Amino acid sequence: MNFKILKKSKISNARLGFMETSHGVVETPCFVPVATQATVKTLTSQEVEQTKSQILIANTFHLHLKPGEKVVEKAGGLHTFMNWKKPLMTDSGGFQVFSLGFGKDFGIGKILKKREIISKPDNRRPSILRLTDEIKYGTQPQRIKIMQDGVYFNSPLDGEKLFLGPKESIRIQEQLGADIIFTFDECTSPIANYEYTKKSLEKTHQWAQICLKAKNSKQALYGIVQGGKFKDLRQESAKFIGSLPFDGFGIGGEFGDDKRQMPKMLDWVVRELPERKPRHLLGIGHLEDMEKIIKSGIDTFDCIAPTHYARRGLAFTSEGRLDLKQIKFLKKREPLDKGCVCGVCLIYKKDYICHLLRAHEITALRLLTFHNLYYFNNFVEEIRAKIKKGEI
RNA sequence: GCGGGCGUAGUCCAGUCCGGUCUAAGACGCCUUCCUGUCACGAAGGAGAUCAGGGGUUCAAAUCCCCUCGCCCGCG
Repeated sequence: MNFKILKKSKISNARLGFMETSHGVVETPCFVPVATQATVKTLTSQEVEQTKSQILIANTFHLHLKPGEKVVEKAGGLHTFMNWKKPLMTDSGGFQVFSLGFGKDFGIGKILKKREIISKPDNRRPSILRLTDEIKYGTQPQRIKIMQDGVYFNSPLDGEKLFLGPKESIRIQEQLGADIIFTFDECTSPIANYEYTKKSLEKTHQWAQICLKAKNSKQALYGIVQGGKFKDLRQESAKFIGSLPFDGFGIGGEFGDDKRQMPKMLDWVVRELPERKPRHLLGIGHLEDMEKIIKSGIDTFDCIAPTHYARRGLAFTSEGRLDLKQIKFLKKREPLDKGCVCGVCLIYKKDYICHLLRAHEITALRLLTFHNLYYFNNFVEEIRAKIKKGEI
């Protein structure tokens, strides 16, 4: 893979570039839609192309379980298997160490913002997470076991013990055959304490080196920076991972209790990473985050928001998130977004999509997924234009 | 007209036989919040009921009795 920087902003760390892969070029900054199980849920690959999507990210853990990397390899690799001719990434399974582990135990995601609400004494709502909850070094999640050389999962399919470590992840990712692959890491939880995060980081760093050695393909391998909300750990991680001969860098993990701290944390990391290599921010990318993270120097980023929320009946628009399930939209004979020229907004109206949602018709989810993806991609396209004009 | 059945939130319905634990349960729908390297159809809260109406029995009635109204079925 070849990464070229076309322009660097004079007023921020934003940059304009393109990544050349054997499956075509990705203009950056770029939003990466999530195709966990080798599909952007509800859409065909051709439809995804029509949403201005340039590259997708699939998941090693999920594809290993179903259908298994051998099936994909025999089909000729992920691109052929899912009939997607543009570039692809695969996530390593490192996020599942968190999401199926402590994430499940405490019912939390990688960005914490509920803590203040949950901890209110008058809040009678029973919650799994308490203000005092903290993950200390030495504790293990209930459902999985994090060992020195990898992680034991219980297969959600048949409960069978399943081991995934750096070598296994790279082997699977090689068989899947995406253009860009990631090192196997442990995504730490926002409630992990300093010692836990530090020890976890050491392991993630070891795994990164193992991944580097294990790789035996021409795929681009990104090393992942961890370190949680702790400045010295983030810097240490960025320095260490940045010093290794990766083709690019992923920035993973949590960003504290307050999302507003995220740009600051990204700055800690980006400053330590090699200028000429691409940076991917893992799993972050709500519309309100985009300009900030791009200004911090992020080139690509993936997020489930447009597709996930589409299946919850939500549309992203210039007026904010709209819950199209609400009965009031049955009376709105207008497109999801006034200014949107996506294939859905040109021909479908809110009343119809509202009706489909209320009738539990899956076409509603398809239409919203299409619109949301287009909206996100178009949003980033506009940011690219702003960088070009020197406005960002 | 006669005989039988039924009437409980917007909808479907549990509870009625054997009255008290019913300040009436559930499902769907509605409203709110939440869901950032995924989890199609999710999570958590909330609002909503003169138990058809009236009378009676009883310490106590959605529940038992009587009348009225409405709906359904059968017979004429």
